[in-house]
This record gives sequence, structure tokens and C-alpha cells, in this order.
Amino acid sequence: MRAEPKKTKAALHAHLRHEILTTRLAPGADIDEARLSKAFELSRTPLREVLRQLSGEGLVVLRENRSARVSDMTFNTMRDFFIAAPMIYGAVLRLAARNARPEQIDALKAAQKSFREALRKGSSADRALANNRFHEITGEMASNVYLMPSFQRLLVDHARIGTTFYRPEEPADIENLDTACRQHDDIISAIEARDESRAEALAEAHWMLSRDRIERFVMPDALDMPLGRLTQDTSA
Amino acid sequence: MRAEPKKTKAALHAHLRHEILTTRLAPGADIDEARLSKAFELSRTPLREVLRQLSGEGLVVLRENRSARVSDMTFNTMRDFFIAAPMIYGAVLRLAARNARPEQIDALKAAQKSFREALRKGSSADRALANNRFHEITGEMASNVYLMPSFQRLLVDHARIGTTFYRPEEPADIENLDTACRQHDDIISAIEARDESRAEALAEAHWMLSRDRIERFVMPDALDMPLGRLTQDTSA
DNA sequence: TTTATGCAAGCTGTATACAATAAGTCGAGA
DNA sequence: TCTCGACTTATTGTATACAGCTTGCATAAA
Repeated sequence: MRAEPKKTKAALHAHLRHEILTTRLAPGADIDEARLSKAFELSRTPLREVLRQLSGEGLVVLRENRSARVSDMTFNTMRDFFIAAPMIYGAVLRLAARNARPEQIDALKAAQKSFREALRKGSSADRALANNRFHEITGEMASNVYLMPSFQRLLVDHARIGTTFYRPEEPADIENLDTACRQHDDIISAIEARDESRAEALAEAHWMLSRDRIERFVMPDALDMPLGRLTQDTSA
Repeated sequence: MRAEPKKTKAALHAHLRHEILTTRLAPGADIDEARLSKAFELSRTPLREVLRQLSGEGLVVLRENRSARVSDMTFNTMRDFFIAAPMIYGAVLRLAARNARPEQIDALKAAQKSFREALRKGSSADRALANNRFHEITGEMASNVYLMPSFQRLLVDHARIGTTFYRPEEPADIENLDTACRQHDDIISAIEARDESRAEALAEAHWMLSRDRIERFVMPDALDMPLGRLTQDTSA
């Protein structure tokens, strides 16, 4: 965390992004300018500029005369997420299949390899980051300036959802990740084959998978045991 | 352009947004920090923050160690625009029909009234701004945080396209605007009736209209006169 | 014990000075 | 006349100091 200020600024941006995507900086958490300023040996002026930029990227919200805050995830945003995601992501994968260039496909395969490794022996943060990178590349493939803003915004919260709603002790969640990984492979092959329809369909399936995991998290299976009888027993 | 700095900052943001949307600040134009700083009696620190924010909104691009620049419109971005617009805009109007609240519908009607007035006696900038406001309200109605970033980005360039590809001397362009105005009315009634499908269909029609105008601008009708024969005439 | 008001400490927003980087200009050599 | 290069000028990026706002605490009154 030393080096010239120019690099420091980029490093700070990367650091905050990392911390927010992995929810080490929790949604809704306050961001302390002074502390970051000291930690990165960077004055508040450029630091605030980074904060502004992150705000533009949807990672942070700025409030007048108050500290910056990590953008939070409410039930409403979750709802918005599952309304918007299938459409945007479907469009991105369709365009990716249409426009992907060979070197981008190579990059996608490399990202998938990293994702596999993170699955095997990485932390849940590593996994979310690797997955994020994978999808980010599909966005680059689609290369549509008007789709990217929403897509990036979705990816941010996709990553946060991925780390929030995951229980490593739950077999169903492990299996869920395996399925996701296979879907990534399918996505790669669809893009490589320039099969737009299949790419779009895979997007839908991929998001349904996330949705399932969250549903199981929020609404777990009911206990399968009858309660003891507490009433109407005095008449016996 | 006086008042306390807090207001000045907002004023500067509004000013730049206005100038860019109406293409008085042309796409690709350089933005001079020092000059703006003097003009608004605001130091460069907050000014640069505004620039960062505008960059997040897609109005401006920042380059390292170079002046900020109004984001440009190339053939590629135009292409991206017409690929993304029908989908995003269709989704927004569908959600608007689903979620619009009464006071928002009132606001939309008011915006449409302003648009009508701008049509009658406003400049082409007034028109673009009024139209922008109209659509912005539909975005508020949809109220989906993940759709808004792309939608806003589209609206910015929609406004710029509206002022760039308009020739007041062209009867077809005048008629085009009348049609757009009627479509706005239809959109309002579809939203009021909570008719999602119709709202979505109107979005499609509305963008096709913009597309037509641009097509006619870029590829005007061929002259309806036979050219003199210049070749193969020596054999006679 | 509770509520209100004033004071103090801390944090956010802005201005200004300075450092670093890029661009333009002039001159020298080919 | 053209090209290369050093120097000058202008502009961008950063640090720091200060002003204004918010908040929390303490003291006093009910």
C-alpha cells in the first residue's frame, strides 16, 4: 500500500470494490474518510473522488454532509434484481454470442478455470470474485455501452448475494454451485458456437439457480414434526 | 450564478447536464476546468467532483492527466443505442404501467403538457429537454434500481440524437414530432389503464419513430431524376 | 426521571497552494 | 524545409488548512 499516489488511487478503488463485493464491507456500512486516508497514505481530496466514482458505479451512496455509505440491499432491491436480471443478462449473453472475439473467449475460459479452482479450495469471497470476473467478460463481449451500466450494477449485487446467501454446510448449496459451474461451461460453448438463442436461454437458467438458493435461504423447509397438543386436553 | 457554494455545485451540475443534453456542448468537446471554475465562482475541488459524477452518469468521460470530455456519439454508439433501447425502454414502460402511482401519473401529464408547448413555440433544445423529462418520469414509475442506470444513459443520448438529427425545415420531421406527441398520449393512457402489454408495444413504436428520423437524416431520399448517362455512351 | 437547550468535538465541504505531467514553441542540425 | 530536442507554459492531480454543519453529551429545569 505504498507507491506513488496515482497507483494508490487505483489501489484504493480496487480495495473498496473488493471489500464491498465480498461484503467484508457490509451493505449499509459507513465509510470513514479519515481512516482510509491514513491507511492508504492518500489525502482526502483524491479519496473523495474515488468515492464519487464508486457512487457512480452503484457501490456506494453519498449523502450530503454525512459519511458515504455502502449501498444497501433491501427486500425491494432483491425484488428489482430478479425482475431485471433475466432480461439484462439474457441480452448480454445473446450479444456476447454474436460479438465475442477469439481472445475474449480465451479470457472467458481462463476465468472459468479460476472459478473452478475457487470452488475447490477458495473462500466464498474468492468464489464470488471469480464468478464476477467470468460474467464481467461476457459483458465485455457484448460490448454495448447502454447495457453495461445496468449489467455492472447487477453484477455487483449478484456477487453480494452470492456471499450473503451461501451456507457452506448445506449440501444443496454445494450442489447448486456445481450446477452453476456446469452452466458456465455451457455458456462458453454456446458463445463459441455463436448460438445466440442457447446463450440467452442459459442466462435464464443461470439466474433461476441463484433464485432457488435465495428462496431456500429465506424460506427453509419446514420442520417435519407434529407439535405436542397443548389445548383441548383438559376435557379428558 | 451566485449564492452559497452548495447551491452553486448543484447549479453547475444542472448547467452542464443541460448544455450536454442539448448539444450546446458538443459530443467530444473538451471541458475547461479553470474557465468553469471562474464562471461559477467555485473552486476546482468541488468542480472536479461534479465532473466525476457526470462521468458516472455517462455524460462525460475522464482521461488521466487530460481534460474531461463530453462523451461522444459514434456510429458504434448509435448502433448500440438501437439494439438496447427497445428492450430497456419496453421494460421500463411495462413496469411503469405496473407500478405507477397516481401522483406520478399527474406529473407525467404535466410533463406532456410542457412537451406540447415546447413543440408549439419552443426551441429544439426545449423540446429535447421536455421530452427527456417525460421519459424520466416513466423511469421513476418503473422504479427499478437495476434498470435505471442503462435507462438514464439511453435518455441522455436520446436527447442528443433528438437535437442532432432534426431539421426544422423538413416537413417529415415536423410530422414525426406530432406522431411522437400522440404516442406520449397513448403511453399515458396505457399506464393509467395498467395495460402492461400495450405500454411495452408503444415503447417499441416510439423508438422506431426515432429510428426513422435518423435513417432519413443519414440516408435521405435519392433524387427522383435520372442521371445523364456518363458511360458506355461512346459506342453509339 | 425525563426533556430541552447549549456547548464541544468531529467530520464533511471548499479554497488555495504546490507538485507533476502534458503540450506547445523555439531553435539547431541535417 | 523538415525533424528532433530542450525549454517554457499551461493544465491536471494532490496536500493541507480552514469553514460550516451534524451529532452527541452534559447540564439544568420541570
